[in-house]
Amino acid sequence: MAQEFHALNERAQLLLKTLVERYIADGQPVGSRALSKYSGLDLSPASIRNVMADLEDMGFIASPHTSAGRIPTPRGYRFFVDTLLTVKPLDRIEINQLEGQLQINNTQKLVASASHLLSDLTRFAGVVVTPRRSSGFRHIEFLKLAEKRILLILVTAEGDVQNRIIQTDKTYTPSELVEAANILNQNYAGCSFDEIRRRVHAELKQVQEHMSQLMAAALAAGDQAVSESAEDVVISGEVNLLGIDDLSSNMTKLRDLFNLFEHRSTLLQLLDHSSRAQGVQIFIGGEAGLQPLDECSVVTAPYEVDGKIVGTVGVIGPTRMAYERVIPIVDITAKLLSSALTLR
Amino acid sequence: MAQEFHALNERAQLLLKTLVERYIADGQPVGSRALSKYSGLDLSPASIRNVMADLEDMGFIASPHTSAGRIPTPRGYRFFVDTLLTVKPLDRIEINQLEGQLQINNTQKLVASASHLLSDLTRFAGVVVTPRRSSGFRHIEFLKLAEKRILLILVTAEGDVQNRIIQTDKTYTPSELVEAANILNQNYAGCSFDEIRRRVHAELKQVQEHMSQLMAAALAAGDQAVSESAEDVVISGEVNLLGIDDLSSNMTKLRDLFNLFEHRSTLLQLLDHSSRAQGVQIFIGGEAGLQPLDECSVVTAPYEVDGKIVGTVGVIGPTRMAYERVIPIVDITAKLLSSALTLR
DNA sequence: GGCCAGCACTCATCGGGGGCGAGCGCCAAT
DNA sequence: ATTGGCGCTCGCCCCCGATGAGTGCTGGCC
Repeated sequence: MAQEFHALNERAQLLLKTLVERYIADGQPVGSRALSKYSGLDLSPASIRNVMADLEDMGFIASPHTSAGRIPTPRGYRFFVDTLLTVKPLDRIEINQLEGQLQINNTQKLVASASHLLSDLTRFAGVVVTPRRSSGFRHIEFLKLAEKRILLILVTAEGDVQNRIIQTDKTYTPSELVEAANILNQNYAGCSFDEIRRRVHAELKQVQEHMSQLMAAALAAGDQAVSESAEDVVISGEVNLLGIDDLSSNMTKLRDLFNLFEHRSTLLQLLDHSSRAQGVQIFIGGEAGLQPLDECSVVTAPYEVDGKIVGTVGVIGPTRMAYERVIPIVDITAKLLSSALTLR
Repeated sequence: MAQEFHALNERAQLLLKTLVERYIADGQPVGSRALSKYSGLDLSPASIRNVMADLEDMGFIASPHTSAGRIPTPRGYRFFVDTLLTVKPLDRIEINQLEGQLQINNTQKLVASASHLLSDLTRFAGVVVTPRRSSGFRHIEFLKLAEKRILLILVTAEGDVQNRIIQTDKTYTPSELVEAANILNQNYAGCSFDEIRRRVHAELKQVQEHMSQLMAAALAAGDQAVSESAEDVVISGEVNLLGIDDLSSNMTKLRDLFNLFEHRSTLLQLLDHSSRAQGVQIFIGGEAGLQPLDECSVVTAPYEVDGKIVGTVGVIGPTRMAYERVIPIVDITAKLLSSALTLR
């Protein structure tokens, strides 16, 4: 009818934009009167009602009940962020401030502080998927803790340190441990553990029996250490979401949401999606396919090391969030994290 | 009057006990009728009302409003747990099951799994204060990551591994790094960093300039690593508290509570209190002096290594919790943790 | 054809009032 | 000392009517 081809003319777009903005700002359904006041257009509420009716027909807005104003539907939000939204990038000064907040002691702390950064700045929940790591190692070392208890220290190719305790059948002397470490360090540094396993079998047939036992234990532990620390997601600032009345009105939903946070693997799947594409991605409401998130949006951006995407940062907050603020924050955080990781 | 000297005769105690038990069981104020039915005594509601009035006078119970039953006051709970409560210890089989749940890869994981254990078993929040560690080291190592970026690996006396990256002014050769590490390992293993600092100054005046720079950096980093990892509190299962209606009715209180969880230092102070005494300790309501906890109880027990208390485990839940279940769980967890740590 | 003032209509929200029921305190009787 | 009985107090729930925000529609104007 009025809006042919389901296309929005300029006026309708402007009205939708101000409607979404106003709703995001104060959380109340916005009516025709408010819209006529704030749109900048010189239209009476009555005319605006016509446009609103069209927008409702097209599924961009809806009214929670008969005599309330309209609120954006997920589709309305989608259109808003895709074509209506104007983000103002952060300025240099702010960026520099942020950069100072990132701890670069080691990867764990770096990731944790990035997550905190996100949650502090947005006052929502911050999430960071820990960087994928190569399976090789840079340095390995055995340290005798007690009889038959050996501490394995493993420095990954990325310069992170893993450690675990190995229970052995036999007792090893310190020098045997050093020797074993030397063999591994000199011949196999940089290789994956699978590869090492194959080559040790092939090349070191002559190695003493008890030595190869130690090797096997080390390799198994190494495998496990690598696989355990595979990919994880670090969340912080969940508390912030308790204050959001959009979410905390439904106690059960809120609990579902927090349960989701404990379910790392599900979250991981969602966030990994985002690491396929470049740049900031936004999941609105149930778009992610997870019920607990149906009143939430997830804003994500991948981060990279040496040009390769290795993980994802993101923010989880209510669908009614200030996207124009959150988007640049997530964007910048991803970039800062990238450069902090590339540095090492 | 009836109850002289503020002492409770047997009947009053029995009634108080069943009242608390019933209230804990179903969360409703319990009235005289219910009490007459469940106490086992053959008394009419009217007689019971007399006793209840006395109990109220003495501050053990109170009614939330005129025509509701009575609920225990903090003082009532206190008396209940101190003298009325009968805990049934867990049996061997259960303990063995629990023991299997504790990961003993390394201290961090051990502590984390203890915390999970507590929250899973009680369905409340589990807390563990990480073990105090001596400030000495067992082994130290430098690894060159890049020009002027050195990875410091530090094995504590307890066999835990700390690591951090040192930015240096000068470039060091791998052999210089090995040499530096050797000096430290051979001469100073087991000493505190303060002590090392003094002795290095005194004994190694002749050490080359750039070498002592490296030493200083290492010592500073070591100090920092030790102090950073000083004492921390690991919380898990906060989500469980969302389901407790005693707590989640007051949204603001709930938020305060969760904010407290983020405020590690405050929690630490509370939990450290507990590590003064032996055995299980219980803080009821505001006894800890923290408003956010006024509807909560904290059940704690210290754990030890070689007979010395090094930390605390605990459970935070609503005051209306099944103490007879929680207490042995906390107790056992502390003991399991003690032995798991002593093992290493 | 676009715009708009006016009007009837809907419906969530809020405050007040009445019935209900749980539980208590008191008292007189045993 | 114990107990049945009685009156009383409140919290809870439901109903109701007033209020007000916001809509859809209509008819007239440019």
